[in-house]
Order: sequence, then structure tokens, then C-alpha cells
Amino acid sequence: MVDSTLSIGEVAERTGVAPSALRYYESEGLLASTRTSGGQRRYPRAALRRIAFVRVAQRVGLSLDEIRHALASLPASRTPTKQDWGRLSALWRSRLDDQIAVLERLRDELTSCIGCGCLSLRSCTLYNPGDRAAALGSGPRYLVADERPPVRPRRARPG
Amino acid sequence: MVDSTLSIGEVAERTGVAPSALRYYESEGLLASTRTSGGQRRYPRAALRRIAFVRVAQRVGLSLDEIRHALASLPASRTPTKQDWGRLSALWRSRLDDQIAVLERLRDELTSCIGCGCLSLRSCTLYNPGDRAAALGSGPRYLVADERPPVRPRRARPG
DNA sequence: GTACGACATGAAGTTCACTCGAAGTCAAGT
DNA sequence: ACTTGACTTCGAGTGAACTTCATGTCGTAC
Repeated sequence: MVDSTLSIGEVAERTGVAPSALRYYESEGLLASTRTSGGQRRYPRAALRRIAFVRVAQRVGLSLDEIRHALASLPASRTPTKQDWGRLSALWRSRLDDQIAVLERLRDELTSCIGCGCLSLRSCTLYNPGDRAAALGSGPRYLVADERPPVRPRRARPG
Repeated sequence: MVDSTLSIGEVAERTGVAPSALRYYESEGLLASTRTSGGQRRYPRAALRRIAFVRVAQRVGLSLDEIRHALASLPASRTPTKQDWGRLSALWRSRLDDQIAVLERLRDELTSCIGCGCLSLRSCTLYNPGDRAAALGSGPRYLVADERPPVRPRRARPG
């Protein structure tokens, strides 16, 4: 390969992202490519950074939809600056902070429940009707018990 | 209702878990019910505790499959003891600890990257080929990289 | 010029944890 | 007895983020 562009296979190998995923990202507007005269995709090196951005954002817990918005918030006309990146990563950090806080709270509740024979006691902190924060993507509802919780409409969380 | 068993609607109301979910749990072997002569489900009160167990386990991040195994590890013949519960919740806690650790590490990496113009530097800690721990369900692969220096390249075509 | 692997597309399949809808049955109150 | 609402089953649908498959083309090494 004489030029500096990369085929989809090369990009896949370098990023660890499967070709099918790269095509999917393109179909979702997260990634662009040019084409050879024969119709095959060619990527500039900057695509690697863009893909890295996507994967890191996914690790933070963003959906591809959110990532598309984040990418759109970066100026298209220039290489993202430190400020651009700082703004986004600060946002992500607070999101991670929230997730960590939720998990820590759950862990502490669990810890305080070890040995108490919980899950049947009204006083158990795991019985927490008011919790609206998602711990792990699965929307928590109120949890137990032998007493009637407040009646509340529920909405299933998406997949 | 003269006896102490509960209909699916009553269980749903008391646990906050939709009837359709309860039927689904049953189809997945997580929950049992007896039937009336007319074929309707009736649940003993212990079902409430079992359902509570399931929901808490879900919050911890277990799949229904894992929860089924956890339930199977409880003795069927007797009410779970404090030891039973303690053993499982200790297991869960260490799982939460792991998840929290992963998120904290990611957050710290992110924090240390704010302002560095990352995602293009080989030295960036977000570039971590060896990472096998799933942060948020999506199996991470190694992430970057464009070994090209900071300045110059322009982004791939905006979507 | 031909062989062969990498690439193309579009549709369909996968996983998880459900929900929804249709069509029919049961249970309880009057 | 009748009405009403809760219940039954089964199959299909949801959504995210892909993968797999079938069928066909590209590009390059020999």
C-alpha cells in the first residue's frame, strides 16, 4: 500500500474493532470513509483516533447515540483541542462518579446486610422504594417485601 | 382470598415486578408457582423473598442465568440461613468491588488525561491493550492508536 | 489471465430481559 | 346468572450493538 490510507481490515487490526463493527459505525454516522474506484473503504489515519474516542466513550457507558452527539459537539473544522477534550472528559468523569456512587451505595447496603437474614425485613436498606438511579443499566425497582410498597407505575428500561 | 397464597397480580403489586416478568421468571426456572383448579398461578409468601433476591442480584449486575445458579446453590429443603445469605452477599460484594475498581481506574485515567490532548498519544493510559476486564458489559478491546504526533491531521469526514 | 483472499451489500440472526397483543378462561361480587 | 376484571397461553416485538450469511466484486501476486 503506497498511500497512507488504511483498508477496513487494517483499521480493524489496529483498533481491535471488527470490520463489521466499523461498517456498523459508518451506517450509524459515527465514522466516515472514502472509497476506492472499486468501492472499497479507505480510512485516513485520523479515523483511528476517532474510533479510539468511540471505544473509550463506550467504556464510560455512553450509547452510540450519545457518542454521536459528543462527536458532533466537537468542531468539525479543526483538530479537537485540549479544551474540547477536557470538556468532554470532565463530563464523562462526572458520569463515572455517579455510577461509582451508585455501586458503592449498593455495596455498603449489602455489606450492612450480611448476616442479618435480610430480604424479608422492612428495615433492610435494600428495600428502598425511592431509588431511581440505575445501578447497572437495569432499572431498579423497589425490591422487597412482605409489606406493600407504594403503588407506582413502572416503565421498563430499554434492553 | 381466604388462604395465604397470592395471585400474580398481588405479587406484582407487592414486589413492583410486572406480571409478565413473573411469568418470564417462571419460564426461566427462577420462580415456581402452584395452580388453582382453573389454572391460575398462586404464590406462597416465600416467593416474595425469592423475587426480592432476584431483584437485588440484578442490581448487583448478575444475569438471570447467574441468578438461577445462585438460587440453585441455596438449599432447597430449608429456608436459607444467615450463612447462606452471607456467603452470597460476600460474593456479590467482591463483584461490586471489582466493578467499582474498574470504573475508578477508568475515571482516574480519564482525569489524568484531561488537558493532555489524548487519544493520539501512545503514552496515554487509555491506550491499554492488556485490559480484559469488562467495564460496562461491552468487552473492551485495545483502544488506539495513531502513532502520529499531535499536530496536523484532520478528522475524518464529519457525518 | 487467473487464483484467491479481502472486500462489498443487505437481510437476517443473536442476546437479554422483558413487554405487548390477541383470543380465550377464571373468579368474585351482585 | 351475569358482569367485570384479572388471569391464561403463545407468538411476536423491543432495543442496543453488533455478527453472520449469502452472493457477488476488488485487487494483487504469480
